[in-house]
Amino acid sequence: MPAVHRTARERARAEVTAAIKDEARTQLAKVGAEALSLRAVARQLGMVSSALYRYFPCKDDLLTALIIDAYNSLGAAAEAAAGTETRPRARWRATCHAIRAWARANPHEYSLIFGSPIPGYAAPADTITPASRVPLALIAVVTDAVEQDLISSPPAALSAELEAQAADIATRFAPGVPSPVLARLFVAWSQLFGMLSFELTGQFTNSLEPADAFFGYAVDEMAAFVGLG
Amino acid sequence: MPAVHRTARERARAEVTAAIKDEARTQLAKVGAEALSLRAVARQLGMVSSALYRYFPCKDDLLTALIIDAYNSLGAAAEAAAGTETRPRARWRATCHAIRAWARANPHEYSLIFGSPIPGYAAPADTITPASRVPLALIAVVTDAVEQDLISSPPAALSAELEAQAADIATRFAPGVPSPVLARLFVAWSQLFGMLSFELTGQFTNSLEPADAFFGYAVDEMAAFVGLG
DNA sequence: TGTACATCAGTGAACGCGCGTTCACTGATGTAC
DNA sequence: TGTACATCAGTGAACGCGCGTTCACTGATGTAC
Repeated sequence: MPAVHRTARERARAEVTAAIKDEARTQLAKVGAEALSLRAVARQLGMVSSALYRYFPCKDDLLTALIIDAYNSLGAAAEAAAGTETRPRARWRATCHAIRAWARANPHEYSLIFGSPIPGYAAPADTITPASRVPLALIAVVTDAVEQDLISSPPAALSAELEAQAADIATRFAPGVPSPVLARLFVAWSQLFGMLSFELTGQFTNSLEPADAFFGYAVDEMAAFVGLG
Repeated sequence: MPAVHRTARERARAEVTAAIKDEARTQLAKVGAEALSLRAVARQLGMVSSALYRYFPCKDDLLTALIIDAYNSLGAAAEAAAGTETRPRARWRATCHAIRAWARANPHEYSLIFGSPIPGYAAPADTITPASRVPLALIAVVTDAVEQDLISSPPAALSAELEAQAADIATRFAPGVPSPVLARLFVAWSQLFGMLSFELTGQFTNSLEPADAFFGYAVDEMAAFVGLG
């Protein structure tokens, strides 16, 4: 619905909803997803806790909204970065660095979506589409590289099971991309997030910190590994 | 202290301490680290909650004990697997697969040490040694391979910062290992745990699941990437 | 344009709950002589 | 070997706390005629 046609009530509703989510994100940063408290959020906003129930029927719905927002925010950052470059390797680099920048700027949202699963919370189906934006952005880099013939010839063949899985993924999301390239892309994808998780949870303390140099190196090596020109 | 010389009291103390940790691990699996409750643990053990304070002065100390145990359990599994093989690539494979097996068998302990940081909890220094067992086990595979000349010649040079960091790590933990090999090992290390985190948090659902084939593939590719013969 | 009614945001009290931690105690186990 | 004292595991009641959620309510905003 266009903003012009919204009633004051609708406008207020959108604003308060946003304010609740913002405050919840702030709380998240302080106490983590599990300890997120509706009462604390309401308190900060100067509302009474029961008022939140006009906006979110229960705590899990608020969490779901935060998760979806986080995936979308990260996905948008990745897509935007991928759009700033044309050559495959430069696009890969830009996308990976944008993802890292987002993760470092929003560590608690990162851990909300990539950290420990919240016990008793089951992510609903609405999170699937936002969650796939980053993988799809990375796949797009490869797909475009294949179309422009800017990718080196596929490496060795895959096992039968992996070949079948990769071929299925290619059919659905990456038409034209050879299975071995796709398999390597998935290796690189998990490498990327492995590094980010390690950096954010402090596993690099006393070794590779600050991790900028290592991150840049790994991103380039993975681009070469995938075959991006 | 040898078990023979322990008094009944000391024996009982060790047993109850172990029982508390076991029950806490069970709770962990159900409700997660953040929601771990001393009262619930005591209840399950048929004790009164205040009795736990004879064993752990506060909740954080119990959490620390669980974290140390988890790191040691994982570290021991990795070291044992590395000891079953002699050729570098076979050792690498065995170690990686043992780490995965441990992670899948103990998903909540995995997420305790590699998942979201627990807000308000600061890991004390006693966790550092247990936490470094896995990285050291992986480094040992490479160090031994270098000694036996079973590693291919180092790839391209590193940036100045990364070279300095890698050289420093080599001096402290991996004498004789060329910096580029060490840098690639760290890439492989984060790749390994990135995959495990993705598998355990369900990011491979609808694509690479079951992840056995992909895991085996990635492990082999990373062994080649590091240069293990 | 004005009025009557419906919708909905926000209030404030209350529900039942479980939590971590403290404290004075009882009774069993260990130690010194 | 027996006794007196010290140590320590475990009890049970209590502390103060914050939580998610429900419910009947008030008053403002929106809608139909």
